[in-house]
Amino acid sequence: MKEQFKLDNQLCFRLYTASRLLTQAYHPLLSEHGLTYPQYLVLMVLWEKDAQPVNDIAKRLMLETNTVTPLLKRMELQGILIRSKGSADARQVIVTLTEKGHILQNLLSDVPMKVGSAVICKSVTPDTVPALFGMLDDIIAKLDNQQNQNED
Amino acid sequence: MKEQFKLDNQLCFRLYTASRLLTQAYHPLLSEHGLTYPQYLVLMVLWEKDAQPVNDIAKRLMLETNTVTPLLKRMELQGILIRSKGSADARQVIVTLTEKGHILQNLLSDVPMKVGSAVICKSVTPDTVPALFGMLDDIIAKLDNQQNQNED
DNA sequence: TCTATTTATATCGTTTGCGATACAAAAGTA
DNA sequence: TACTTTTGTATCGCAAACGATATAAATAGA
Repeated sequence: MKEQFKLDNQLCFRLYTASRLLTQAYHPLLSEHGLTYPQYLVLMVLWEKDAQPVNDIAKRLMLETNTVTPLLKRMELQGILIRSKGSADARQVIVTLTEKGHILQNLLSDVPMKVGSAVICKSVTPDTVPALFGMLDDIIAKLDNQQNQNED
Repeated sequence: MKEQFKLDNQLCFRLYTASRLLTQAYHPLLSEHGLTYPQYLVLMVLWEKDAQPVNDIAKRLMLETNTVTPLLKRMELQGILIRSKGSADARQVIVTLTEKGHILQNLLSDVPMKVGSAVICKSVTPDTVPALFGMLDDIIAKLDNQQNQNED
């Protein structure tokens, strides 16, 4: 059996598993406030800059609008944000945080620390994290470029 | 705004994005044969060792049986594998590859190389991949341990 | 100006992923 | 043996993801 075919040699399986398990680590901290991890990502984007069109949020998260639109609708139902027609461009839908959406930033202030401490281990420390971030960023940039090229 | 809250400082978002984009890189190669990435993972498990109970496949992929069961049913419908009652333990369902499932190993033999070459970049090379694997494996092991402890 | 194309969102259908729960077979216990 | 607990799978419901497609508004071109 070819070595390349072994699960243990697959980068994608590691990323897939690490991503799932780390997302699960967020779950108890977020579900306490009725949130999912992708919803938490949307909140982080809007905390950085409020009142963004759907497209900007999708681009920031590198997701498609057909993923983000239903997600935003669910968050609107929860009263976390408001979706309103853009005034300059009537096609756009501008997403704005409500009071509840802003308050969540305080309620969730300990989440990054708690999850961060859960992943610290022998080979992943404040010293090595920058190298890990660099590799993941490079992978993401490479794959993103290739996708954009295929679209032309 | 707290630095910890910035999307750019989040490990989980990087893993989540890298995992999604890399899975998308598999898509054209797999859909050609009617497969999805999780189905490809199941195949890799069964190519390593055929005729395994559902539980062993789920454990190997670190997924729950309620995820794996429907996945296996779809693959059975496609004629890739067979689910049969275990003889020793009647609760078990043993999953066995069909001829088609074995043939797929040859049809997909160039997938690892193609996807592998798609992620090679400045900071991710044959020299640095072992370090990356080590860090991801440590993160996975740490999170897996914490989950198992919470269950007791 | 009128039409063609692009852009911003949304809808639809399918597959995952997972928490909660159900259920039957096996194992343990009194 | 009768009863309890554990184990292996499965069902259900919901929230992502995403390919394919639709729709209206804006833009470009003739």
